[in-house]
Amino acid sequence: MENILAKNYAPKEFEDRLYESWEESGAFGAIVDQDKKPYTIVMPPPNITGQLHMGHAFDHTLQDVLIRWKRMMGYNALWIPGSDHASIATEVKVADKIREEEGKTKEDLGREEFLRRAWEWKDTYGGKITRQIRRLGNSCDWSRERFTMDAGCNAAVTESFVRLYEKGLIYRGNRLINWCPSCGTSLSDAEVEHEEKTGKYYYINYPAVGGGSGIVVATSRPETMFGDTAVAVHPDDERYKDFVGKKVILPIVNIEIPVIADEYPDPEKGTGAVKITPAHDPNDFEVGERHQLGKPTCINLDATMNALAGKYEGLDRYACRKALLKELDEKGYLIKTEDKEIAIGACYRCDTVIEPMLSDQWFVSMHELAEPAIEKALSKELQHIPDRFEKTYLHWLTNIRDWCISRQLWWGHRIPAYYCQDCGEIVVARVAPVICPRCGSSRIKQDEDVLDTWFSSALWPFSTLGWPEKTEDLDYFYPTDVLVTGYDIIFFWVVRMVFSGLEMTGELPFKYVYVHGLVRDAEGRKMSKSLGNGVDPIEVIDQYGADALRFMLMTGVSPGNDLKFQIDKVEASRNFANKLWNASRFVLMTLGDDAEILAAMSLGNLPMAERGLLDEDKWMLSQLNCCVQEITTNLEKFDLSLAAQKIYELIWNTYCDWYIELVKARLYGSDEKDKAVARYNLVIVLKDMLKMLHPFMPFITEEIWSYLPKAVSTISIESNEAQENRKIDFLMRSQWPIYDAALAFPEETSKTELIMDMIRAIRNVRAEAEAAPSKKLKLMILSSGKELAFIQSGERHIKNLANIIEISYIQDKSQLPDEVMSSVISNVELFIPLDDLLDYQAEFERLSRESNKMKVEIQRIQDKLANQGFLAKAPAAIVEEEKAKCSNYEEMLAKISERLTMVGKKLV
RNA sequence: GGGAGCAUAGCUCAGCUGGGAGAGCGCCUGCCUUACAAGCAGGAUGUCAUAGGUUCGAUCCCUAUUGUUCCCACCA
Repeated sequence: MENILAKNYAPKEFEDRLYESWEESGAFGAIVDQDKKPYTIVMPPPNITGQLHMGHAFDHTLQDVLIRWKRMMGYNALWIPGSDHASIATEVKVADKIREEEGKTKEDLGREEFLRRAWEWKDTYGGKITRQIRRLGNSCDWSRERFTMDAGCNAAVTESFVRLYEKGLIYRGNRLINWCPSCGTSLSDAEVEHEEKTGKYYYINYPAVGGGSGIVVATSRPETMFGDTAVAVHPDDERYKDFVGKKVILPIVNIEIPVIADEYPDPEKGTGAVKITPAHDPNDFEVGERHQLGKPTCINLDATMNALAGKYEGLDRYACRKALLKELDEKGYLIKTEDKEIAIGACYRCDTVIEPMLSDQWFVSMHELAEPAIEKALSKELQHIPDRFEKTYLHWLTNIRDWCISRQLWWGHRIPAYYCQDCGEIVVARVAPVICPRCGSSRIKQDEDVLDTWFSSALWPFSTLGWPEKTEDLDYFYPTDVLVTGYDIIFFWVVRMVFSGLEMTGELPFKYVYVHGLVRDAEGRKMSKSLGNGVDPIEVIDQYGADALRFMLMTGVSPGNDLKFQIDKVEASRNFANKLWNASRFVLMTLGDDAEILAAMSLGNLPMAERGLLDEDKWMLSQLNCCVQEITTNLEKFDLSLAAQKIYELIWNTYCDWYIELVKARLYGSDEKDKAVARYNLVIVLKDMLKMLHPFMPFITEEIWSYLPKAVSTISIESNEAQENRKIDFLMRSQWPIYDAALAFPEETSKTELIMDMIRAIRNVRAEAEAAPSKKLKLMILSSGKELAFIQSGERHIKNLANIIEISYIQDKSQLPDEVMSSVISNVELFIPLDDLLDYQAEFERLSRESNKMKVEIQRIQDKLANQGFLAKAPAAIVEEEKAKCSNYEEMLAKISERLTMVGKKLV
């Protein structure tokens, strides 16, 4: 019995084994083949900082479903895995580790040693993550695995930097940047998180030079006053007209600063007068530029005050604020204090409040690069799914400012800029210069800084395929097809890949951006380390299997929306897997011995009409066929959740609940021909269902597939003789089912569905009458015409599934015994004699409910049909449909009423 | 300050271009029926946030309102 599945569904026993055999056999690999169409996805590279979280599981499952489906559709599907060095995040982690374990700072170790430690970290955690990715079942091509700091990516980064520099799109400038005092580096605008907080406005008087009333300015950051170079007022502000051109005194330090007129101050806000601190505020910086003011810095890189602050030198900026306010208050300069909501920028890595700081940094000039990226979205060459995210994308690009790309860190791509120590010449080059091209000096030093980690991520779709080399892979697999990512990194990553791709390769890096939501905990909170509410996907896999986790993540979600992680849902998915497992076990058990299997499978060689399929077989086939079409369409539209729902219903509700039950009698019967047909159809339907479920639940489907008799994988249900011509292989490499118009069987479908309706009606009556399920009942049927013929051909199903021992047909109700329960479905009346079991009161109530339900429906339709507008304007087909329904319901109501009257009489 | 999403059964959510409201979980009743109790059969439950509008017809389209979540933003 080696071809029968184990008794219990135990994913642990096969998931890892299957993954290994897939990987070893090269099933994940894509080889350039000009005869096949490529389908490419690059995996958003997880950071090497930690481990896989639920968000990765979600993101990866979406991609794996697409990749596995496209692969089965005959595409040359390539999914490139990799990981990201995550410059700042990793550097912080490594530095923390060194501090905790050795009590040393990174400066203690020095750059070289620190980088050695960072690489160690990468080897440890990078490896851990790739193992976790494997456990999810991701079918990525490991032979192409990349790292953002491997040789190829390094070359791409250098090439990209040099090209942009040569085009004048990268420049070095002394500008105001976001400085994180804790991480000790500059940050891009995207890396600053803004938060509204309750702060205070301080009104401070700046006395006029030579006495008289001064000017009161309002500020939320009094400690920056040491860097003030002016007080600005609006030119039209009458209150301050006389001050313009004169000077006021900066309190405490007693420095005279000018009062200037500028459009920037809003007379309606605060006092209408603004202190100008060009070195610590972006707006003030611009005012300073317009008026040629100095830009003195008063805060150090570690957020302490510098010498400009006089006696406050060395104090932390907030400690200084506190002390300064006290002194200002004591000396009468502090006029008043006011509560106010203030937007504060914080570092996205360490949450420290950002300090705007004047600094020499490298920038990417954005406007020229953003333009084509905007156009591609407007022209729909780049499509967002769902499309509302296009707004986010466009908003960011149209309001973009130059991108600060240099970071005062060690872990990352060192900037390919070289400075001559003698003449100060700056050389940006692909290869480090040996001598200065201007003065010939050999005293050349490379820039100490590294690049923003997102600079290399921006190149990911093509750097992973070999760019800047003109590789075969790049030529064939690029541009990629779809990028799958969360909405939280559209700014960081998506926009930058788009403009980088357009600039470097002249092409969009992908056609579609599939944007998904975040995985939240059961209460809807973001999963985070600090809350401790994160659920480890690996633990879930250990307990329920990867298939259950994947299926849970793929169902009940709509594109772009967040997903709450609930273990109940994982359990439900696991139960579904178990259901499929058992159904498959049943099918395999009933297949018989080799000769019987062969006999059954040989039916596949016959034309459809000669296979001896019965009504229920054809019904099942047409259900399957509809599903093939629907699921394929859903996947094409990126409605993965709907596709998953459809296959779930097909397997559980259609195949397990009905088809297997309908077919059991034949399997247990003695008619060998009948049995063979049932076996044949059961297994070929199972085969196609496994295929359609495979992208969602790759492990269990592959495992079951491996137990199917060899003969099964080579036969086809397609109506023609064009059958799959291939040897048995992995399910993951099999061909996706194709919709076949010849597999629609409307006659057999309505026949089977009538029988099913009758079975449901009988079960209902039985339950209402509280007749034991084991009690065999008799059934009398009053019907005529087409329905009568249908019923007669389905008698055995009614007997088997509704536990009926005898069916008789009557011409009119005079033939009925007294004690009988009844049910009506269109043009069929069912009567079940119940003798002692009949409870007239309950029967009366049940019929009343039925009757009322019917009346409501009829009323609704009649209202509709009485509406002249409806008759005149609604499509004819709809009107006809409504009319047909109405007469059907009316007939049913008449029959129910008749019964009701009879039962009513008994009650009296 | 600007923008977006969400509001549907007790809970979590589906509902594809407007034409009789769905699933899972939970709940009630009855079942260990030879694939499956991780199961089977039957059942109950919704002014589809509110108010208008468009339409023959609105959970679906438009407007406003309320509640809620999120994103963006250099206004002291």
